[in-house]
Formats: sequence, C-alpha cells, structure tokens
Amino acid sequence: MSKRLIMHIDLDAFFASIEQRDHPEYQGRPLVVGAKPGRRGVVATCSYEARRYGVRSAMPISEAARRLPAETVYLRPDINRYGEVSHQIMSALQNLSPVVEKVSVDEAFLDITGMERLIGDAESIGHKAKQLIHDQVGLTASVGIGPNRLIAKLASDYQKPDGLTVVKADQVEAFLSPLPLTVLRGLGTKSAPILQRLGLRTVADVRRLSLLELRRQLGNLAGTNIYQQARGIASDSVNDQSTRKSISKETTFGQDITDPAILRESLRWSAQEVGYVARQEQRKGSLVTLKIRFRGFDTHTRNRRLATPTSADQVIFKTAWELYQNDPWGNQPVRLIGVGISGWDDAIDEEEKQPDLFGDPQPETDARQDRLYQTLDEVSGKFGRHAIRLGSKRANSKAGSGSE
DNA sequence: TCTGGGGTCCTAGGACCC
DNA sequence: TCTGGGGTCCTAGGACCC
Repeated sequence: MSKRLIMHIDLDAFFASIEQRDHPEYQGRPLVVGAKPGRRGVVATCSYEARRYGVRSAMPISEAARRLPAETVYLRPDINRYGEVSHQIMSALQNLSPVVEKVSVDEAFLDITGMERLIGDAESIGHKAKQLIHDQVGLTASVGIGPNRLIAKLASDYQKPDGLTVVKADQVEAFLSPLPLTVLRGLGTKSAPILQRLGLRTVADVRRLSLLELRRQLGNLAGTNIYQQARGIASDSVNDQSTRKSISKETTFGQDITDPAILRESLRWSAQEVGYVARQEQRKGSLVTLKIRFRGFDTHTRNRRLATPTSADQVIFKTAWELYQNDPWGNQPVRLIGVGISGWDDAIDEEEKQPDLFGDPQPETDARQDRLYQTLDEVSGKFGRHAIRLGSKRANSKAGSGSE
C-alpha cells in the first residue's frame, strides 16, 4: 500500500481578508461580509477582529449586529472578485503540485506524495505553499499536511490563522484523540447530539463505541464512516477533475411574498440565471427542480424529468412554473423560491448550444450583460458598445456563497 | 439568534417488474 | 381472506458542507 501525503489549504477569513487587503481603511476593524444589518440573511465571513465578539460564519446577521461595535464594516459579497482571487491562488498552487482539487472558493487539497525528494520535508512544502499564495495574492492561508484528507483538513484547522500543522502517520491517533467529536465529517447539528447524549465528547470517546453501536445510532453508512474517521481512516485520493452535478438559483425575499406575479418573475429570473450558466458550461439537464420555502422554513421540492435535456431559459422557467402551479400550496406566504437543473445528457451537441439571447428575458448578471454586449458588437460592428441600451443592471441584492 | 446560497449525498417509501 | 421476495427506479425530504 502506498503511503500518500495530502495537503489541505484553507484561506484565512477569505472574503473578509480580500476586503481588508483592498481597503486599508478596513484593516484592524471588525468587518462582516454577508447580509446587511436589518435585513434577512447571515454572516458569510467575518474578519478576525469580528470573531473576537463571538461572531461566526452562518450566524444570523441580526445577532452579529447585536454583538458587534458601531465601527464595524458591513459589506455585501462580491463573488466575482473573490472568484478571480481564488483562480489566481489555484493557478499558483498548480506550480507546486499538478494534482490540485479545488473544494470551494477558498479551499483546496493537493497530493504532495513524493515531493519531499524535490522540495524537502513536509514542513518545507507547506511553507512553500503559503509563500506562493502570499506572493501571488498577498493573503494568508492555513495549511495542514497528513496521510489522508481527513487528517490534512483537521490539521489545517488546528492552527489559524496563518498556521501550518503537519501530522505524521504515527501521530494520527494522538492528534485526533482530544479533539471534540464534532470535528468528524458528517457529525452536524442532528447526529452530533445523538453521540453527545451518550456522554461522548471527544474523538477518543467515539472510539470506545463498537461499530455495531455506531451503526445503530447513526445508520449503517454514517456509523461505519464515523467509526473509521475516529481511527484516522479516510480517503487519501485527490481528485483534480470533478464536474458539478447540478446548477441552481434561488432567492430569499426580503419579506414573504403572496403575489403570484412576483413569484413568477422571480422564477423567470432564476431560470435565466440557471440557463445562462448551463449554456456557458455547455451542459443540458433533463431534470428540473423547483424549490420553495414557506414561512417557518417549511421547505419543499418538486421535480420533473424532461423528454429532452435543455439549457433553454424558457423551458426551465415554464417547467418550474408548472411545477409550482401543479401543487395546491394555497396562499401561504413564500420566503424563498428557486429552480435548478441536473441530470446531464453528457454528450453535448455543438449546434444546439447557441445562447438564447434574444428571447424576452432581460440580462441580469454583469456576466450576462457583458456577454450580450459582446455578442451585439460581434453581430453588428457599426453599433458602438453604448449605442444600445439594455435592461437595467441587476439590483445589488445577490448574496454570495458562504465559507471562510 | 430566526435561519443566504450553492452544492453533495443519503434515506425512505411507492411504483413497477419478474 | 390473503397479500412472497427481490431488484430497480423515481420522488421528496433532509443532513451536512463551505
């Protein structure tokens, strides 16, 4: 069996750090990226200055605002900008190892097996990664190195920010034992309490349970998984090419909505976004899923399989709207509505992938708008870029993907 | 404290078939 | 007047992660 060496890289307070880097006046101040105070929403990421007040990712913005002082900076996420920085980082990491798995905008696994001969010991490789990132984008990252993904990930969490932790194979048990059991992947708000009610607190405690007992408590699959994780057993493969399986767009309203016309327009808008991304990625899906959330977080999904896979805004929208109308939801106030597609047909036929730019949908995203300008320029060279006035820019109301 | 958005994966029940 | 036993596919819900 080959011994692998896995590195996990986690950018420190990624969104907040980018904002502080780009706005020196924000440095040293509590800063929250996420919803605006007084509105619905949560903290996506906050600076370390804000964390000192107990504020965390996913905390409702109302509570964060209650805890934070007046000088706190609140910003809406600028996903496109963060995405660019992320891309720069991932590219830089490619110089270190060809096997880079991007887990999210601010996290990656690298397979660094065999690199010790080239660079030096694990610590040296970790420093090198941090240096690369700092040189490239001027941000700090926390790095963990271990014999598999679980250990690497927990190691990167061990010292933050700007940390570097190496856990060797013979140190795994000692490293894991004192950690709270909630560090294990898959023990969240429902299953962690099941084990805690049994008096378990640490990973070492979990290790005292038999496989049979863990399976009884958590189910066969989850039980087996936790049993293994508690012993440091986890995947050590790094997958540099993973394709996404669905594309979706959803909107939480500032206030619950009862007017069907608004729901319809929102769904149309979501469908346009989904269709646009699908076409950009040259994908067609045959499963359209409507998602709806009522007051009280009562959430439902409905889906329908199409005879022909699609990436057309109109088809996605019509299907979603029919799914909405098919169910007698009544006049319940709607908190969220959205749509997604999945079920790719894999084979993409080249002729069919033209964007449906000239349907009734208005351009909504900057990217879409740019694309539309670009296309119009191509189509007709005599129109200047500003000669044609297009739909209004989308309101600045899009929340971002959250992570730190 | 009243809970974003974009994802992945698992489970349970029913339909359907042999 | 009892109603097996798989296997597979589909749908909806939900846990979890970043």
